[in-house]
Parts: sequence; structure tokens; C-alpha cells
Amino acid sequence: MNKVKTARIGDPPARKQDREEPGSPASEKAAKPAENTRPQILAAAAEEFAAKGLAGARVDAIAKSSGCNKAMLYYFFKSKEDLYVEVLENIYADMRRYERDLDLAHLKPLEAIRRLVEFKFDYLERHPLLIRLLIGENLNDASYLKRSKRMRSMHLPLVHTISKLLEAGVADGTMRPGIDPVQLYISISALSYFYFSNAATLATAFEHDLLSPAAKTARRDHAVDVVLRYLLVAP
Amino acid sequence: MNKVKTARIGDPPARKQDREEPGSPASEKAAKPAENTRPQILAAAAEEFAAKGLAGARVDAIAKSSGCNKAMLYYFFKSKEDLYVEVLENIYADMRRYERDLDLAHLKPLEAIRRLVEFKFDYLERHPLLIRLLIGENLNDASYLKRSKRMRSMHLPLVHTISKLLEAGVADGTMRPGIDPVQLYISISALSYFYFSNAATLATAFEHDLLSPAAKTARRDHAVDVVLRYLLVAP
Amino acid sequence: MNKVKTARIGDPPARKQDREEPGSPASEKAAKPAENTRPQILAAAAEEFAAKGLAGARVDAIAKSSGCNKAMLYYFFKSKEDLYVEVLENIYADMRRYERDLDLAHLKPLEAIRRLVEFKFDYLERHPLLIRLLIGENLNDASYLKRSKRMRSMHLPLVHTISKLLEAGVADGTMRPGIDPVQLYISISALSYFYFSNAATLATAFEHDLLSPAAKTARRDHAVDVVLRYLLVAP
Amino acid sequence: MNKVKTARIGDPPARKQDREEPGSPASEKAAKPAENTRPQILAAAAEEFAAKGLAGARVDAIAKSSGCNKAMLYYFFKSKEDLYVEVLENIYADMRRYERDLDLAHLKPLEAIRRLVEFKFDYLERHPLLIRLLIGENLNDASYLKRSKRMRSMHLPLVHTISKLLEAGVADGTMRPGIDPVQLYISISALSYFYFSNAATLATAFEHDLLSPAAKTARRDHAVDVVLRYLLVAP
DNA sequence: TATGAATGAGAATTCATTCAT
DNA sequence: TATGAATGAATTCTCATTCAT
Repeated sequence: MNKVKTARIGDPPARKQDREEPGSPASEKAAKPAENTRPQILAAAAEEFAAKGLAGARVDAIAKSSGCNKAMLYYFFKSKEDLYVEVLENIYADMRRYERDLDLAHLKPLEAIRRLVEFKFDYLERHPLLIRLLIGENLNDASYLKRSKRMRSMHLPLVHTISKLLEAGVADGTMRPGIDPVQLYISISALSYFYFSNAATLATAFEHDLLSPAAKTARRDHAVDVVLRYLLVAP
Repeated sequence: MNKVKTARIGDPPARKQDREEPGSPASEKAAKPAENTRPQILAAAAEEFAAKGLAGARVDAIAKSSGCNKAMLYYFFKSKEDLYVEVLENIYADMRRYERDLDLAHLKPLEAIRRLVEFKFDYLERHPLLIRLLIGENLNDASYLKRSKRMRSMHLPLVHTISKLLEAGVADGTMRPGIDPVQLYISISALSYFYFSNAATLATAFEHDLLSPAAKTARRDHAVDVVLRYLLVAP
Repeated sequence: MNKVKTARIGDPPARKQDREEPGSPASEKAAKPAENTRPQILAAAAEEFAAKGLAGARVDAIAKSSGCNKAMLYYFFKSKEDLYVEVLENIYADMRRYERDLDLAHLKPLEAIRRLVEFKFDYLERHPLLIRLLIGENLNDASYLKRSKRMRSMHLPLVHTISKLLEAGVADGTMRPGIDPVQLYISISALSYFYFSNAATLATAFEHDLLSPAAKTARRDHAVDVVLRYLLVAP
Repeated sequence: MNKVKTARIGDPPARKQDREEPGSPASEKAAKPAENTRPQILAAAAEEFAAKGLAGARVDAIAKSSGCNKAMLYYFFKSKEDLYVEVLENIYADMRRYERDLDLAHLKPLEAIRRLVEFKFDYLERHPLLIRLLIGENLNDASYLKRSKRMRSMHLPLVHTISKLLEAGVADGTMRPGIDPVQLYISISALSYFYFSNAATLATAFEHDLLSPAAKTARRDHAVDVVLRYLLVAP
């Protein structure tokens, strides 16, 4: 069961620019900055909501770290909750888009699943904000996610892909039949997500640093291993 | 790979009694009112902190639902945070005690691991407060857990047990060698924990109810399956 | 030892204006409401802290009497204590400035000291808030005064002036040598300060009103008399 | 003007005994301790009120430092204020008794006044609680002192003594005529009291320690000097 | 758009006092 | 007398939101 070093994917979160570039082309007395304010607020809000959750986040803190003032925040967003929902939607939509665009069709089934596990791990590793927002949203019983229209049926395309891969794997004799694609998808997520989401509490139990590069590599390999062995035809 | 219906373990959290039971055997003059107040506050606090997290929890709500005065809360506990830590410690210590008392030594290695996975699933299923407190505490970067002296080296005994089981399994020819017990422990936890911790967000993706008895049974079986197949000698 | 009626100095503390003067020259739209709020809070706080001390003062009372919202108080000042310190600093700095600006150099030494005693008495008489804040701060062991950077070496310039006057008095033969300027400064303060600071308890002992104009004049003359006689060449 | 080393007077404040002397005669299950509780509370209360003033004092703190519980405090005293008044009355009455018992009649007038100044200084030095209670009470506008029946006309006997001494001094040619005994009494108090009451704020201005033995001796001598020079026949 | 100031409804915590035993 | 528990009314401070300019 040899490991393939897959290119790690995931777009880095856009970061707020430093304001006040004296010689910038944004001349004529702040003609442009308006265009940046909204994204800056969103970026700052993502950090704050990820760090503290909805209840723990402070509008003041978001305003300050976004480099603008609170009133602007209410100019662009109706309320703290609305801002939260937009942050959530954006980061969630990114993940959806990413999952939808995964091109696994040209790979052999087993290899495709391996890639999927690796991609999942890598994506979560690269998007700590996503993890923390999901932690927070689960504490909220997903009430804001449920409320949003933009994010219906997120995982389904991927589950469909998995179904097809399982069928193909059975067909080419590399995988056992009878595997539930939803359970598999949940397990693939679980094996990576839990590692990052509960890194803090796990760290209190296991002394060694779970987030060192070596530890992460080991975990990634393990996750792949667990999933692939689950699929192989029985011994 | 047949399923064994294991007795589900885990003591339900003691719940606050309604006060003022007129015909109670506690005879005249309410025999020691003080003895109950502290536990009642703890129970109410566990519910509130589990429901809302530390930041979202309201001291007022805890006082009211514990049936006592807000000031009592500060009489027994120094602050909201201290109360939170004590709740966390208690529920965490319960889990530790439970894990420590798991008696797997008399079982065959493979059977022992199966039991362990089942126990883990069952315990989490029976202790939704624990799950939610852990969700919240991971949002807090486990800062309160870290601060507590009472909960050093929680999981380690279990990891040690797993090590022994892996060795025994290799010895009796049922398991493959080279498995990392810490990774295994994390995966066992992940496969069950994630299912409950992220039930809310998963539910937005998959229509069918994840928490129906049938769904839970299916998940439990799946988790056992994933783990045991990971251990078996290679195909 | 004839008495000179010195002009009484000391600027009365600026008092909060009543808000909403309909026909004010501040024309349409209340020309910069913000500019007044902070000073108004400081003025109200000075009254409250002077009346009750730090511990006895009520933030609510300050907010109400300043005519603004309680939250404004925390908008401009970090805490009740910080507000207290700023009040203290302002009133203390006023006194320092006043002492520094006393121009005694052009007077003959004995006359200069007389003026100094009179000025001291008059200043304390005109600044009951100062007295009460000092009473309170001494009850606090001056802990807030010590904490403030703004008020290092307050009295020292005046002590230096006194030294010079004593030297000049010895030189022109009107004063005896060997007088400690610090002791003298403390005594000058004591003779006036105590009269005002302990007026309340003294009044329980001596029936007649200590704060009537006649009583104050008598006390002022007495203080001058005590100090000057202390300086004169021995009988 | 030579200094006489007068014996320093003033009874040390009675201090709370350590509780729980195992082999104490207070056998038969706490038969005696009752006798001590009340004074212990008073002693603890004196410390607390002196340290923090009425508003800043905490009933909890008094109970704890008195070694008993809050309910006892309310058993012996009706309220925090009543306890405060009793503390005040006791310490005030001590001073009154002390002043009344000063035997100056057998001394020559000038010597008697010197003794009086020294006694005053020494008494205040030895009774820091008295000073602090007076500071606090002046912050309260002496409202509790006024309310108390026990402490009418406290200073008057001493003023009467001073009058007699002034008359005698004029008669024997050592003192000038025309001195107001009330002003003199206030000045004698002021010169010592202010030094102790404002030691904290003065210390922020003058670096050197005002409460070192040397500094206190110097101040005491100075106070005597100021008063006596005021009385002597003019140069 | 942008901003500093303003606001009212809460939220945590404190505190003098009383109760039950 | 003595005590631990209980209480309600403050009290300080916070926070999301809005206003005026």
C-alpha cells in the first residue's frame, strides 16, 4: 500500500491588505478603499467567528481588526448574525465548489478514493477557519446553516461520485460490494476532521504535538490506510 | 463479521429533582437543603454550557433552571468560568473512570477491540452533554481543560490497553503488525464522535435523520467494521 | 502684624451646562455634541467621588448627573477607577499649576510667606472638591495617586521657592535661620487643610459654625499669624 | 527652646486572640468563647473600617478576620452601620477619656502646652486606626458621629483646660494675651493630625519616608516649636 | 461611504442581610 | 450562640445596534 505524494490543494484565505499605501493609485481621496472594506470586514469576521464562535465573537473586535469602524459593519451587513451567515456561506461554498470540481473520474477507483481521502485531509489542514466555523456551527445546532438557502445539498454531488467509484471498484474487482457511500463519506470526513477539530483536547491527553508536520503526515497516511483497507475485498 | 448486541453502558447524568415534593419522606423541615443545591447547580450548568458553550451560556439561566438564586452560584463557585471548569472536569472524569474500568482483558483481542468500538459509540450516544462540552471546549482551544490539574493523562491508560491488545492480536495471528495504537485510538474516537458532534451540519447535507435508532445502529456497525477490517491481516 | 486683604484666587470648577439650550448660538444641529460629554462626565465624577469617595461613589449616579448614558462613561474611560484617577489628576494638576504660577519673587520674604499662607487657605476654601478627593485618597493610602505618572514631584517647586524665601528672610534680617522648608510647607498646608478637611468632625465638638464667613476669616488670620510668628527672629 | 523627652502614652489596640487553644480552660464545649466573640468582631471591624472606610469595608471581610461568621455579626450588631458606629464611638471615647485625664494642672503653663502638643502627636502616632476612622468619618460629613449620643462635647473639656493655661501663661508673663483657645486647639491638632492623615499623599511629593522614626521625631519637635513660638510674648 | 458618539438592554458579580437548624 | 446556606437588590461593566454628521 504505497503512498503517493499528492499535490496539496486549497486556496489560502484572502488576507486583509494594509491600509494607507501612500503612493497607491487609489488617489483622489479614498476613491477605491470602499471596494475593499466589505471583503476586509468579511475576512476579519471569519477570523473572529472562527476563533470565538458566534456567541463569543465581538463586533468591536471585528471592526477593529478589519481596520474600519463598527458603523461600517452595519452599513454592509444587517446584523452580527447576518455577517456570521455570510462568512459561513462563503467558506462553506468554497468547500462545495472545491469538492464539486474534484476530478476523480479519470483515475482508477481505488486510486480515486485514495486521492479523495488525501484531498479531504489536505483541505481541512489548509482551512482551519472552516474547521472552527463548523465546530461553532455544530454548537449552534447548525441553525444558521439550515436557515441559509445558498447551501442546500452540499455533500450530495460528492456522495454521488463516491457511489460511482464504489460501483466501478466492484466492477474491476478491487473493492468489495455492499459499501454504503454515505457511511464511507462520513468516515472519510471523520478520520481527518476529528484530528483537527479535536486537536486541542487530544493534545491534553497525548503529550506530543499533533500538529507538527511529521504528525500530520503520519495521520494522513493512516487515514488513507484505514479507508482503503475498508474497501478492499475481504482477506 | 457478525454483530454482537452488546449491553449499552453509561450512566445517565443525574438530574435535578424538582424541589418541594410535599409528601416526600424527607419529613418535616426539608432535611438538609444544602446538600442538593451544589449538585443541582452543576447539573443545570452542564445543560446550559452544553447547549450554548461557555460564551453563550447565561448565568441567569443556570440559576433559574437549577431552581436557586444566582448568588448561590457564586457562593459555591467563584465565577462562571470556574463553574464551567468544574462541569467539564466532572463529565470528563466520568468518561475517564468509565474507560479505565472497561474490562477487556478476558476477551480475545479482536473481540476486545470490537467491544471497545461499541463501548465508545454507546458512551458518546448516551452522553450528548459530553459531546457538546467537548465541541465547545475545542472552540476554546481546550484552554480550560489545559488549566485543570485534575485531568492529566486521561486517555493514556486506554492507549496502553490498546497496545496490549494489538500485541496479543499479532501473537494469536488475528491482527497485522505495525499498527500505531494512538492513531487507532484517535480513529476509533473519530468514527463515533464525528457522527454525533457533526450531526447537525451533516443533517443539512443528508436528508435522512442521522439520529434515528436505525441510523445509529447502522453507524455503529459501520464503525466496528471499519476498525476491524483495518486490523485484520492483509488480504 | 496687620492683615492684608489679598485678592482670593482660584478658578471655580467648571460646571456642566444644562443640555438643550434651545436658543443657543450653537445654531442648528447642536454643533459637536461630543465635545462636551467627556468634560461633563469628569465634572459629575468629581462631584460624586468628592462626595462619597471611590468606594462609595456610584457609576450610575455619575452617569445620571452628567446627563449621559452609563455606557458613555465606559466609552471614554476604561473603568470606574480610571475615571477616578483622571478626576484626581485633573484637580491635582490644577493645584500644581496654581502653585507653580504663584509669583512671590517680587515680594519681601515675610510678605511673600504671608501671601503663600493666604493663597493656600483661599485655594482650599475655594476647592472643596480637592479637599474631599484628598481625604478619600488618603483613605486609599494614595494608591491611585501613586499609580499615576502625571503627578510626580508636585510640591517640590513650591518647596524650592520656600527655601529661597527663607534664605532671603535670613539675609534681610526678618527671619531666623535654621527653618526646615519642608516642615514649614507641611505646617502651612496643615493649618488650612485640617480646618476644612475636618470641619465635619470639629463641628460636632464646637457648636459654632466653622464655615461661616467670619469663622473662616478668623481662621485665615490665625494661620498667617502662627506661621509668621514661627519665622520671626526669636524674642 | 530645649526638647523634653516625654514618655509616650497611648494604649495599644487590643488584638484578637488566636482561637482554638486545645488545652485551654474554655472546656465543656465552648462555654467561654462567647465572651470573646463580640470584642473580636469589634477589633476586626475597627481594622476593616479604618482600612477601607464605611463604604469600602466588607462585612464578609470583618467576619472572616474576626474568626467568626457573618450571622454572628448580625447577632451582636444590628447592621453594618451600627457596627461602624460602635467602633467609632469606642475609639473616640478612648481619645476623649485620654484627653480628659491629661493632668497638666501641676505644670507651668508653657510646659503644659508643650506636653499637650507632644501628647497629641504621640497619641495620633500610636493610634493609626483613630486617624483613619476620622478620615473616613470626615468623608461621611461626620454623619455617624453627629448621630451618636455618646459623643457630645468631646473636645470642650480640653479647650477649657487650654483657656486656663493661656490665662495662667499671661499671668506669669510667659505668654501673650489675646490667643483664641479654640484656634489654638485646632492648630495643635492640625500640626500633628495632617502629618499622619496625609502621609500617603505627602509621600508622593516628598521622596523621603515621612514615617521613619527620625522623621517623626523631627515633626514632633517642629510642631512643639511652632506652637510655643506662637504663644511667646512678641519679639 | 465613513466616523465618533450615543444608547438601552443585558450580563456577570457583589453585598448586606436573613433563615433554618 | 453558632453556622452554612440562602436571598434580592444593587453594582460594575459589556455589547449589539443606531445616530448625527
